[in-house]
Amino acid sequence: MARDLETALLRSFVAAVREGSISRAATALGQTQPGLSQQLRKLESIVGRPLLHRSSSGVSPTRAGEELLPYAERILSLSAQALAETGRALTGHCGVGLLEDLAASHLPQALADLARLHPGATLEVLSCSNAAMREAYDAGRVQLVLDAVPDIPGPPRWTVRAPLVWATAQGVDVAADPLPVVLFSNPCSWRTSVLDALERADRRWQVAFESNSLVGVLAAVRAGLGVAALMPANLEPVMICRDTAALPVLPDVEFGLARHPRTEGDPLIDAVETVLRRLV
Amino acid sequence: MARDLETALLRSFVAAVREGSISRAATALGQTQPGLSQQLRKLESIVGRPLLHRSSSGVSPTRAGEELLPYAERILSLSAQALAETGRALTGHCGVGLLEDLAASHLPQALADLARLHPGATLEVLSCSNAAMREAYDAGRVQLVLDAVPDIPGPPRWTVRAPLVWATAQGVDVAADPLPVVLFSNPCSWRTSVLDALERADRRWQVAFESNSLVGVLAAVRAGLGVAALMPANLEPVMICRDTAALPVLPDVEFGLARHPRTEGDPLIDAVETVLRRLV
DNA sequence: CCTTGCCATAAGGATTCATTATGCCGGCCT
DNA sequence: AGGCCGGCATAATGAATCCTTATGGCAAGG
Repeated sequence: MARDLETALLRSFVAAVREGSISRAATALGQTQPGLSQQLRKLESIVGRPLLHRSSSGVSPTRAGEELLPYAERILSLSAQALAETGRALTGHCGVGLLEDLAASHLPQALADLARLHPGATLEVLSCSNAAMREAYDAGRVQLVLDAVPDIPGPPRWTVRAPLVWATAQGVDVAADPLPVVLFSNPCSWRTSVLDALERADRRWQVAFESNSLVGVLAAVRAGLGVAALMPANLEPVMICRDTAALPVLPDVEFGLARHPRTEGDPLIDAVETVLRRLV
Repeated sequence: MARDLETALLRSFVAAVREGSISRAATALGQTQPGLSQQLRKLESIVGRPLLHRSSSGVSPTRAGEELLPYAERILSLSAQALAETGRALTGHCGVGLLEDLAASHLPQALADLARLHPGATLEVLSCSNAAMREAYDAGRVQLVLDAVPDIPGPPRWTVRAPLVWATAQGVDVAADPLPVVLFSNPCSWRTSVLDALERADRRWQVAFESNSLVGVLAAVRAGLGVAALMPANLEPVMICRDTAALPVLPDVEFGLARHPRTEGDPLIDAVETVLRRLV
């Protein structure tokens, strides 16, 4: 039966056509001119047709050569693609728990981009109460949780500090005594540190509004009910309090990533962790 | 740089996956089991991933192997297609002149079928007067002319005899004296031989109708204006005169093919000539 | 426990491949 | 018109590859 079209021969053929010369193609491929000449003759014997017109000014493809060229390029392209991609696509499932502030950021979009690169993988982003998150983590339904360090359900693999800013609406008297504050109602680990900062500054405060969702907190701040300590990425610029003397400096919030112990060595979880680490 | 995915190795891989066994794949490919084993190891070293789970009951593809398999099959398929088709597609242009009787036959359809197999080729079928055909032939616009031998514009490369039959309508008195005949008005080389046949049979005749087109002649015959000598393939069965004693036996018409001298070695013209020769 | 079937490795011989050396040819420049 | 240059082809040779045979290990089944 007919022999194979060997990829090495096709590569030599494509190079000869491109360079218009066996000598130049040999140079380009790091071989000798007689070696290329022999390869091309071998290819012609396999195909059973002359593929190149040869002259003292070089080579040009025959009609059969022109017909073979697209095949050759396609085969070489598939070969390269197969080499580049085989065994490198991620598969499996990953549940990611994110603090709602983070869920409102660009992180989910970045995770969606990752998912698009690896169609065999599924990513799920959860944002719920600490108690529910801990339960999902313990049950293995989420493998990664990114939250303030005291709230994560396992030891942090790494931590990252992020700034908080006071958020307020136009017209709110930030020097009011006591200071009306808007808080997350869920146990929120940075709530304690924010209130401690107020107390260290001898600012008396009162709870003006509580909500268990970022949307609710933002709505209350927009309505002028009080001030809140939030991440700047989640705020419209006008909501950021510019009066740096009126309110105490806020401590950074320290985020940490908890990774479920049974995911060691899972390349998908590795990739997701890498994305989270880069983008927080 | 990464080495090529050699088609021989891919073929071994595909066979091993299909057979579920390196030993059986080796047998199928006409090689030895250690040889196949080494080829597969070589492929794995090129790809940089294990491609097969090996056990004492045979092999199965790993996930990387499953990812490579479609590439391998595609590459091998393209290779086979390239081998089968390179240098075998016809291109160019061919003008074919046909006697109208032949143009009304299945020949044009056969030529259309040929054109479909070779999209790079164009075929043009002409059917016009002998004078116009000769002019087109001399000018190189038609390369092949199939007509009665005396009418072709060059020496015939081959000839073929075809029978003629008397065509008549129901109710026409074929013993009438003189016999009304319907004729082609263009110089028609078999017109002379037909009239000669009538005269040798001592049958007097008169021209009842002349036309320069087959459609006109057929219409006149259908209308009962007279009889005509035509090829049976162009007639409805009821038009063929069954009264074999009433009219003289018609001589065969001898068709010949003229091929323009400058088309020697043209594979498209060769192919068209082959079709014409096979189907007349 | 033995047999069978399968894969892997080692060793060796045959084949292939790419090199170097060299020749031939056509085009260009002097 | 002759010489030079660039290009392709062939011959010879040595190195590398490849496929074989021989053989071993392992697991499953009888």
